[in-house]
Amino acid sequence: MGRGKRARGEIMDITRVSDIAQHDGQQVTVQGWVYNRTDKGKLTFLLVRDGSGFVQCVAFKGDLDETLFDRIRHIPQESSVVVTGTVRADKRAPGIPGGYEIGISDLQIVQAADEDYPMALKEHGVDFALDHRHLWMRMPSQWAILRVRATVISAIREWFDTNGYLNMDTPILTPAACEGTSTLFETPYFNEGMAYLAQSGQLYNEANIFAFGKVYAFGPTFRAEKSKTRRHLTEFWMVEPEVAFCDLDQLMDIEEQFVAHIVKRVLKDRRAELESLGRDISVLEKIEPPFPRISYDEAAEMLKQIRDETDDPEKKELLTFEWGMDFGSPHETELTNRFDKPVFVYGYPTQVKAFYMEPWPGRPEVCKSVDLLAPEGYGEIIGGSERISDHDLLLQRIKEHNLPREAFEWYLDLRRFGSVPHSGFGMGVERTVAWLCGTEHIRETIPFPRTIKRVYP
RNA sequence: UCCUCGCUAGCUCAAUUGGCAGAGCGAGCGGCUGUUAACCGCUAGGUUUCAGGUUCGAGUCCUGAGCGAGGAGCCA
Repeated sequence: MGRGKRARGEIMDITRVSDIAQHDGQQVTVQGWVYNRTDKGKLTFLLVRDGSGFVQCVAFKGDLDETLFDRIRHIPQESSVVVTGTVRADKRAPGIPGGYEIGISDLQIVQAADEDYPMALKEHGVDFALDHRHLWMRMPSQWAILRVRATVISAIREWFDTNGYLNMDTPILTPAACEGTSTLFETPYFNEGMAYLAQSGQLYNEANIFAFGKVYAFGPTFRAEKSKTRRHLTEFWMVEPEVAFCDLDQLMDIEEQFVAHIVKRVLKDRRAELESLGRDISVLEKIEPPFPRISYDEAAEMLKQIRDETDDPEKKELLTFEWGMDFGSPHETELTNRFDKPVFVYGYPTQVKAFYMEPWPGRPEVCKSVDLLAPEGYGEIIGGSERISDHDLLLQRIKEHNLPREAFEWYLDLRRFGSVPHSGFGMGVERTVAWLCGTEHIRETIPFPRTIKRVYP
C-alpha cells in the first residue's frame, strides 16, 4: 500500500466522521472499522464507523490499482482500516450523519479481521446479543443508545453544576440498608462484619446539604432483589440531588426544569442518533414545563374509572386497586397513557413509602412524596420526597420500622443541629435513557448490563 | 418466589397426523458502476439443549433436568 506511506514523524491529520460535512470536496483520512461491505462489480461500498459516526466509502476499480481494489473488495467485516479519499455530498450515501461519502484513493488495513465475526447485520435474539455485548455495542442501534446515554449523563452534570449544586458523592460500601427494606448485596469487610453495596446515597446526601446547601451524588446503585423485568437491572446508575430549605412543591419545580433540560440537550446533540433509532422526536419536543401534577388520591380515582371502563377481564384483574396500595407497573402504564408529558404523582400513602418522608399536614396517612412517571408506558423515572425534619418524629419512625437506632444516630443528629425543611430525589439514568430512545429493554441503555441472570461479559 | 413461554446450521426461523434435516441471512468463490438488510450463480455448514421413555420409526409424543425470555411482586 505504497500510496499511503507517510514520512516518519509526520503527524497524521485525521477527520472524524461526525465532522464529515465540514470537509465537502476535501481529501480526508479516517481511522475506523469496516462495518459492512457491498461488492458491486467495479464498485465496492464500505460502511466505515470510527466511533463518532458511520460513513460510506466508495472504491471504484478504475481509480485504484488492481491489488488495492482487490484487497478492498475482499476485506473482512470489522477489519480496522485507515481510509484516505475525497469527501463528496451524495443524497444516496447512508451513514450517521449520512449524506456524504468518501471516494477512496487509498486504504490501509491495520488488522484484517477474522472471517467468523458472529454479529449478523440483522436482528438477534436477546440472549445471543447479550452474550456478545462487547461486539453488539458496535452496531448502530446500540451505539446510538449509548451515545444518548453519555449525553444524558453530561446534561445531568451540566444542569446541576450550573444551578448551584455541588457534586458530593456518597459511599458505595455501607454499613446497613439505607431504607431498611431492599435486599442488598453483601460482602465481607475486614473485621467489621458485613458491608453492603449502596442502594441509595440519600441519607449521606442529607448530611452533605447541611455543609454545602445543594448537592448531588451520582454513581452506581445496587439492588439484589430478584426483579426480572425489562425495567430492572441489579446494577444501575442513579443521580440523587438533595436541597436544603426546599419543600415538596419546590422539589417538583426543580425536577421539571431538570428533566426538561436533559430532553432539550439530547434533542440538540443526539438528534441523528434518535432518528436512526426510529424515535418519534415530535413526542420529545413537547416535553416542556410545567408537567401535570396529580395527587395519589386523584390517580387512584382515575384508575378506578379506567378499570370500570374496560371490558377486558385480564386488564380488570391487573388494574385491581384499593386506596393504600402502591401503583404497580400496569397502573403506571394506564395513568401515563393519559398524558403526553411526564406526570407527577404526589402524596402517596405513608405505609408504602420509606420511613423518612415528611407527613402531609393534617393527614398523617399520607406523606410528602412524589414520583415522576414518564409517558408511553416507561413508568417511574424519579422518586423523591420532602424529608422529616423533626427529630422526635424521625426517631418514632425509626422505631416503628424496627430499624437499629444506633445505626441512625448520625442521621438523627442532622435534626438536632440546625434542622431545616429539605427535599431530594433519585433519578434512574437507564430508565430515562430508555424513555428518550424508545428502547424496549433497559439493559440496552448501559454498556454492560447486570441482571439477575447475567454477569458476563 | 410465583405464572406463562421458548431451546433445530454462526444468526433468524421453518419442518403438515410421528415418516428422507430445510430456507433466508452470514461465510468462501464467481458475476454486475450506485449498493442502502442489494441482486444472480456455485460451495461449505447439523450430537435438533441434555438424560431417559413410548414406537417399526421421534425435531415432533411422554417424564425429568438444564439454560434463557416475558410478566407479577419489589423498585429507579
